[in-house]
Amino acid sequence: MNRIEPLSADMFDADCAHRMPFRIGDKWSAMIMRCLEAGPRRFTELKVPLHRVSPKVLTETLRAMERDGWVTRTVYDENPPRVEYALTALGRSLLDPMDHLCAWTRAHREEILGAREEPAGTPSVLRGARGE
Amino acid sequence: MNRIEPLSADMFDADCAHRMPFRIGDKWSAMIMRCLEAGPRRFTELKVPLHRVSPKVLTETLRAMERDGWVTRTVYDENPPRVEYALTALGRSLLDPMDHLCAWTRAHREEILGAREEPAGTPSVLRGARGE
DNA sequence: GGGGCCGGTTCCCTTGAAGTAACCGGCCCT
DNA sequence: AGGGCCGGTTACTTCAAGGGAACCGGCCCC
Repeated sequence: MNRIEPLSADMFDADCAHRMPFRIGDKWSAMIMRCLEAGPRRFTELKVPLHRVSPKVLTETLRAMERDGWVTRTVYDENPPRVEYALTALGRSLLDPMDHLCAWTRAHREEILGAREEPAGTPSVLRGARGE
Repeated sequence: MNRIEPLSADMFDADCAHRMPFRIGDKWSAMIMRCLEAGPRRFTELKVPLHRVSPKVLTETLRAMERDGWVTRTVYDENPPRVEYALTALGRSLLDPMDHLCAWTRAHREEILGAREEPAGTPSVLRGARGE
């Protein structure tokens, strides 16, 4: 088995992840999927890029993903304990629509950010249309 | 302007909309987008397929979508008042990734529903791996 | 025996999204 | 004068997701 790159701590900065108007599963699922994209990861390994996730929430999320058939949980009977999470085929197939979402977000980034910056009181279009 | 089909009251049954593991914007945004796909709609018209939405939430959602540049709100100065909501080009471009999501959901429907039905206590895979 | 690593669990609290119910103003019609 | 249509608004409540802090058991090492 060839070496797998460690996950970078700033994998999810306030960019693609933040303010993305989409959501896959719950708050952390999409990020976890990206973490598992390159290969199986263990619990503590996942905590690195997911700075702000508490172990409770991470467990909950992983359990939900397991229940939905997106990931597998493999316990190795070693010491200290080792648990690995990996994408299933179903989970992996989900990366495809996710990529489309990311592509859309990347393509319309400026437009999205711009829309929110417009002068607060931008009036709704109003038309006198009596004789329409 | 040619006639536009009225929205069916059972447009969103417990199928594509319900239990879909994706979310576009907030709870109702994706459904609203589908409602606007064929052309502009007015407030009361939107309420028909969105059975359970309260006027408050519908207003909130539409305002948020307007703020994000997904829809326009056009007030016609008539009586009784008429307000029409329509997709912007940006909003319309969002339908494309949404279609991918829907296609994925349709393709993996059985698999998704199946995963949750498995015997509750399905054990995690466990491997003795001392000599790995 | 004290501390650390690992993969969690438990309890409690906060937050924000969403739901419920009631009401509103303008104008038309009867 | 009363009622209805339209597109909302306002105030109150509910509920689940998420976050924080603390603790746990097993085994190893010092």
